[in-house]
Amino acid sequence: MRKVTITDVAKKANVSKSTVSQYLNKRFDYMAEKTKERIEQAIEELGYKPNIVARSLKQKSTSTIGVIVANILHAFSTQVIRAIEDYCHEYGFHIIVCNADDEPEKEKKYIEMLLAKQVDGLIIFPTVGNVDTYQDLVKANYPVVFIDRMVHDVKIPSVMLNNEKASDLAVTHFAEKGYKKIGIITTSVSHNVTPRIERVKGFKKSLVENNLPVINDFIKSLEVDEIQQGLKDMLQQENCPDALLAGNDLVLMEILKYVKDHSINIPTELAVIGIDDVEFAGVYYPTLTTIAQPTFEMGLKAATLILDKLQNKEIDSEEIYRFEPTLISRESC
Amino acid sequence: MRKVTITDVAKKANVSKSTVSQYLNKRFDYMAEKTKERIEQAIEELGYKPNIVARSLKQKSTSTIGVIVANILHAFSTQVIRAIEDYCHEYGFHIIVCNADDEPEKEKKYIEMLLAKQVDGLIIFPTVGNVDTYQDLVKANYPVVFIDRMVHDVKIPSVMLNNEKASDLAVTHFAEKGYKKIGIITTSVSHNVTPRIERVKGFKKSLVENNLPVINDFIKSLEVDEIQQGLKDMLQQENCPDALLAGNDLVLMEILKYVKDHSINIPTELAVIGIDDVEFAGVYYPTLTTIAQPTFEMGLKAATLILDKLQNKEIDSEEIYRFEPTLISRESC
DNA sequence: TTGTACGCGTTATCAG
DNA sequence: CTGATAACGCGTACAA
Repeated sequence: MRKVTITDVAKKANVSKSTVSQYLNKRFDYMAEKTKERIEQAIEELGYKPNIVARSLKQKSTSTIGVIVANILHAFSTQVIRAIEDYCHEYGFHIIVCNADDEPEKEKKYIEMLLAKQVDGLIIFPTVGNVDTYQDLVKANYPVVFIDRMVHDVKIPSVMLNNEKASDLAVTHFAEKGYKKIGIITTSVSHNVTPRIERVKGFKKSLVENNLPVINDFIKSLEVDEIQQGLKDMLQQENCPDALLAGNDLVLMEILKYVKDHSINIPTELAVIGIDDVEFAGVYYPTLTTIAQPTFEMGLKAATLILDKLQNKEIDSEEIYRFEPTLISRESC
Repeated sequence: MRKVTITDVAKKANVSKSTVSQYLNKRFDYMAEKTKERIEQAIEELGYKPNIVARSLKQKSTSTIGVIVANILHAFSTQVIRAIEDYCHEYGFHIIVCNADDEPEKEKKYIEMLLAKQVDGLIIFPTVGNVDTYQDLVKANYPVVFIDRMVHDVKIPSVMLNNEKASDLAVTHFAEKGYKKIGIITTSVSHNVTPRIERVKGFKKSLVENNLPVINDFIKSLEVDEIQQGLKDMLQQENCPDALLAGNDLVLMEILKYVKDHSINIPTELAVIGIDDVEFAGVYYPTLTTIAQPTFEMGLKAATLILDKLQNKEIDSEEIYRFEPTLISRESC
C-alpha cells in the first residue's frame, strides 16, 4: 500500500495542493463550501494522514522536546519524565527520552542526535562532562533546561531540589530522635555532580548546627557496586554510626540489602532515612522515613520553562529554580 | 545563529552539494584526496550537522521505532523498554515511547501520531480496544509487534509470557508448602486483556491439577483502587484464603499495604507470591517469593522481530513467542 | 571525479 | 475563492 500524499488528495478532489493545504490548516476564510466537502471526502476515502516529517522540514519545527536523563534507574528520573510528558502532551508536543547512563560520551552523542532530529528544545539531567557542548548550545541560543543538577558557569536555567535542605531535614530528624553518630552514603563519585556535593555539604553543615561531630569515616561517596564493602567498612568498626542517610534510592536499596544480610535491626541498631520517597517505603518493615522530592512539580517546571522559551517568553537563563523537599516521617527513624 | 546546511558546506569547500553528500555517505570511491580534505575542513569549521528530518523525508525512513506501552507504571514496562532501547540503539535506531494509560482512545491517538511521524515500525502493548486500527496496520503491511498481550484474529506477532505457567508455578509452590485455600487478585478488568485471562485460567487449571478446590470468592479482578475493599471482602470472612497470588506488581503493593494495615503475618497467616519480580523482593520482611518474567529477553525479542521485519526478513505474523517464567523462592511462601 | 537537476511532502506567497 | 510556484535540506541519477 503506497502512502497517500496531499497530491493524491488534491487530484481526487480536483483542486490544487495548496487548496488542500489550506483546508488542512483550517484557513477556510474564503473557501467554497462545496470545495471543502470535496476535499473532506477525498481525505476520508483515501485515508489520508499528513506527513509530519515533511511538515516539520518546511516549518522548521518538530513539536518535539528531547529529554536526556543521566540515569533512568532512579525512580526520580521516571517520575520527572512522566510529569514532562503530561505537560508536553497537553500542549501538543512529543518527547523523545534518552538515557545517558551517566556517561558524558553517550550524553554528547544523544545531544547531537536530538539536534540532528531537529527537536525544538532539550531538557537535560546533565552529566557535567560536556561543558563545551553546553556552551555551544548557549551560544546558539538553543532552548535548554537542566534538571536535577546544575553546571557552573553555564548560562542554562536549572530546576533543582534544595539539596542542602534535604540533608538538613534528615540530620535534624536524626538528632531529634537522639541519634548522634550519623553517616551518609552517596553515589555518582566519578563526576562532580551537584546533588551529591550539595547533599554532603548540607549534611556536614547540619551536623554542626545540631552540635554533632562531623566524622569523615561516616561520609562516603561510592559507586553502587562498592556500597556493600563501604557499609562493611563503616559499620563493622568499633565506633560505628547509629544512623545512616541514603543519598538516593539506589543507595537505600543497598543499605537495606546489607541490613538484611547482617540481621541489623532498624531503627534500634541503625536508624535509616532515604532521600527519594520509594514506592515501598510505606509497606516496608519498618516503614521507611524518607525525604521526598516534589518530582511532579519539578518536571512540570522544566517543561514549562522549555515551552515558554519556545514562545520567546523571557526567561532568566541564570536562574536556578529550587524546590523544597519534605520529610515523610515513618518508623525507620 | 542560522542553521548551517549542506549548501553552506558546499559553497565553503567550493564543490557541489552532491559531492558533499557523497562525502557524508562515505562514497569516496572516486573522490580526490584534496577535495575530501576541503570538505572535511569546511564541515569542521562550520560545525555542520546533517538534518535528519530532511534526510528522512527523502529516504522515507526515520530510523525510529515507536513504542506504546499500555501502562508505564508497571515495572515490567520500564524494563522491557530498556531492553528495546538497548537493542535498537545498537542498530542505529531511536525509539519514541508513549504511555497509553490503559486507554484505547489514547492508544489510537498515539498510533496515528507515530505513523504521521513516519516511524519505521511499532511495538505495542495493546489495550485491545482498537482492533480496527490494528487491522488497518496489518492491511497496510506495516511492521508491528505486540508484546505482553495478544489480540485474537489480528495477524500480528506477539511476544508473551507463558502466563498459565506463571500461575501454575505459583499454585504448585503454594500446594507444596501445604497451602490449600488459595486466592488470586488481578487488575485490568475493563478490557479483556490476555495476561489477566490466562493467569486466571492457569490458576484454576493448576488448582484442579493439584487437587485443590476452586473457590470463586477467592478469584478477583479489580481496578487498583478497589483492591483494598476486595481484600477486605476476601480476608475478613469466616473461611478465608491462606495464600494469595498477586497478578502483577501493582496488586502486590496493594496486598502488602493491606497486610501491613491489618497486621497480618506473612507467611504464617497469609502466604504471598507475586507475579513480576519487584526490586525490593529480596530485602522485604519477609523476602518475597515471586514469579519473574524474562523482561530483558522479551524486550529483545520484540525489538529483533521489528528490525528483522524492516529488513524484509520473513516473519510468521501468526506466531506467538512465549517466554517462560521462573519462580524465585523466598520467604513469603 | 564533479556538477546539474529533480524529487521527497508540505506550506507560504502571491497572482489570478 | 483557487492555483502555480518556490522554497525547506538532502540524496541520487545522469550528464559532463
